[in-house]
Amino acid sequence: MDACESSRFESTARRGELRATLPRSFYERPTLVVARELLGKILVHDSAAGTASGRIVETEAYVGPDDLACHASRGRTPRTDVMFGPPGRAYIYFIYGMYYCLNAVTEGEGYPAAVLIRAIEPLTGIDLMRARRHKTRRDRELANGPGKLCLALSIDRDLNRADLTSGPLRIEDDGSPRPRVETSPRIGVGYAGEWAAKPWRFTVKGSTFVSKRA
DNA sequence: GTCGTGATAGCCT
DNA sequence: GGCTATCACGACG
Repeated sequence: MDACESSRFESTARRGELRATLPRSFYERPTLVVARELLGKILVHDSAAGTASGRIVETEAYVGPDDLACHASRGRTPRTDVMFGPPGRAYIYFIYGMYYCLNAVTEGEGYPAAVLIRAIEPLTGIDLMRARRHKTRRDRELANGPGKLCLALSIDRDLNRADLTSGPLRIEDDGSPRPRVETSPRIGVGYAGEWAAKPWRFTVKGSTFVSKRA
C-alpha cells in the first residue's frame, strides 16, 4: 500500500467511526441553516430490495407560513400537517400526478417549515438505482432531481411522516468536510411573488449531480 | 446540448 | 376546474 492509498484508507476508517445519523437537534434550527448544512450529508434508504444511498448535493428551503412558496402558507391541512409537527420527520408529497418529493421537517414544533432534498450523488446500491431508473442512460441522471431521487431510492407516500433520525429512511453524517455552497432562486415557484426570487436553493459548488446549472 | 409538450392525479379555490 | 416544489421524449443542431 503506497502513501496515498494508506492516507485514503485512514480517511475512510476515520469517516466510518464518525458516521452517525443526524439527531433531531440538527433539524430544530433555522431552515436556511439546515438547508445549507444538509449538503454533503448522506441520504440512506433500507428497502426490502436492499440499501441505497447518496450524498445530498442540492436542497431548497421552504420557510414557514409567510413564504408563499411553502405549501404550509395555505394553512394546516391533512397534506401539510406533518410540517407543523416535530422536526426531523419526512414530508413527502405527490406532485404532477406522477412523482414524489422528499422534505425534511425543520424548526420547532408548531412552526411549519421544511427542506426539499432535490438531488443526490449516488454512493451505494447503484445497481439497485439503475434497475429502478432503467430509462436513464447516465449515472449522473439517476437522482439529479426531486422526483428522480424518490424513484431511485424507492421513496413514496408510505414514508410520509417517517422519522429521519432513526429507521429505514435516514440522513447520516460521514464526517466528510463541508462542501462549498452556491445559492440560487428556487425552481418552479414563479407563482410566489416576491418570495420566488429569494436565493433559497443551495447546491454543492462544482457538482455534476445537481438538477440544473445555476 | 436546448426547447416545447404531454402525462397524470391530488389538492384547494 | 385550474394548478402543480416534475420528468421523459422528440425535434433540432
